[in-house]
Amino acid sequence: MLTLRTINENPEEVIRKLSKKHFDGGEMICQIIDLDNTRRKTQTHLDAILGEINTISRSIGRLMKEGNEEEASVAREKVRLLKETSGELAETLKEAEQKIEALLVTIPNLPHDSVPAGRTAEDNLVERSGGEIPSLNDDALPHWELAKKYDLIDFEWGVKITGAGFPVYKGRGARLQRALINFFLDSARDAGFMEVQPPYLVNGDSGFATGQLPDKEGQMYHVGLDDLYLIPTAEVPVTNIYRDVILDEKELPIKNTAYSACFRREAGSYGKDVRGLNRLHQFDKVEIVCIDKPENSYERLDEMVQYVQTLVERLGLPWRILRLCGGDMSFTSALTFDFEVYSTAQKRWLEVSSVSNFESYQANRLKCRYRNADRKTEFCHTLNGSALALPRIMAALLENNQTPDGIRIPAPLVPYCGFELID
RNA sequence: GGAGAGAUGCUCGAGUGGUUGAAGAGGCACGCCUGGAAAGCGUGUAUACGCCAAAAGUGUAUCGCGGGUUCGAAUCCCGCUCUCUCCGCCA
Repeated sequence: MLTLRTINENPEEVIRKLSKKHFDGGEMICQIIDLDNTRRKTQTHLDAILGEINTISRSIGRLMKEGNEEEASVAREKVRLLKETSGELAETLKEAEQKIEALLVTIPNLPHDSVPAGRTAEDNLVERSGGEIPSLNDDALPHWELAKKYDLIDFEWGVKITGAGFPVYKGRGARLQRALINFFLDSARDAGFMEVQPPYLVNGDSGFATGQLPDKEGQMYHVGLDDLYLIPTAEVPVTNIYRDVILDEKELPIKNTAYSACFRREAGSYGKDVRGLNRLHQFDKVEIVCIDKPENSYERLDEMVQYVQTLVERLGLPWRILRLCGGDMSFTSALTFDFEVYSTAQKRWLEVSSVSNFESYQANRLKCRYRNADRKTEFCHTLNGSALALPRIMAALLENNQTPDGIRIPAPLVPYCGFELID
């Protein structure tokens, strides 16, 4: 969430930037500033009274020791009166703080100046692109047909076991999945990321800190008996490692990577976009998470984007990078680049990665700080990106690499799966 | 799942109602000492919020979390969470 300082220092700019995300924050910002004034005034008053109570209480201790019972009981009465006032003030203060918090969590992050104006995915800017879109025969098949033809994925098994959106990979399909995971993890390690294996269930505090709660509560699976959430992305557990932490400057940048299964309810999704592997309730993803000093975070973002680009290039997929417009960005992001690969048989671009800088928005919720050169604490900037999400990569690989002889496996993956062709 | 013990600062650890934000030790940082280092000596070493133009300073809160008793709580009472030990069960 935004810091009170940001809002207080330049409310007009905050409102202007929010409007780029098509968020009308004028009224809320005014309310917050009013509430904050109340909060400060109340605290000043309250602290003075509590101070007085403390002083008198100490004097009572002294008087008791001296045996001066009379003066002690006068002081006691004084404290009693002060406590009535302090109780009311404490109530006012708490109320103001809660209202501020309630408003703050509903305000999205401010977009970076380089974010293009726009409302929908149509308005995203193509940053750059590469790879070649192969020309396939007219009888080229979409990946769900290929999966059946070569016996790689069984959607029906998944439906029986669990429900729609939970495919079962089998045989060479399963091996290809495993190969992709290992390829992505090894590549990330070579690029300087430390691998971690996080839990797949998280508590409510973690969900709140990375921004899934309260706004996206309905998108996560919830285990009611234990009040835990299935992770929608490894971003949640991996970023939460750094919740309530003050990092030393020397520890930065932190660069972590994690493979995890991801679970999303995808409530409200339907239609042909969800066919096959296009949208699933459970899927695999390798995530990269960075934490750095504010002045370095955009350099870090570039590095992450560059890294993801090498992955799609090495897989030989036609790709493009989009700079998301204000209207298409996530709630918590300041700047996001999406990666898409072209699915030749479906004749459409598929999103396979989203790389974002959250600046201090997440860090403020996480209370993730670092000690700067002046030994002062300051919020870190957090970033993350998919590197990469498997299902659509799998879809694109199957479709783009189909030949009359079978499906060719890109060279970098061959050592990982142990076969060159699916036939 | 059953029984017991515990949770204090960067770490260890003292502290059962009254200047205790917290003894002591270690670590770390800086300084002195040294040709350099070690040892030794000295100083410093939590976070958040408020006041102050700002620094200096100062006030408040925080000893797992939340409530309560009291003029006053790390210390007493209640609830919760977590950790450890033993037993049981188990991949």
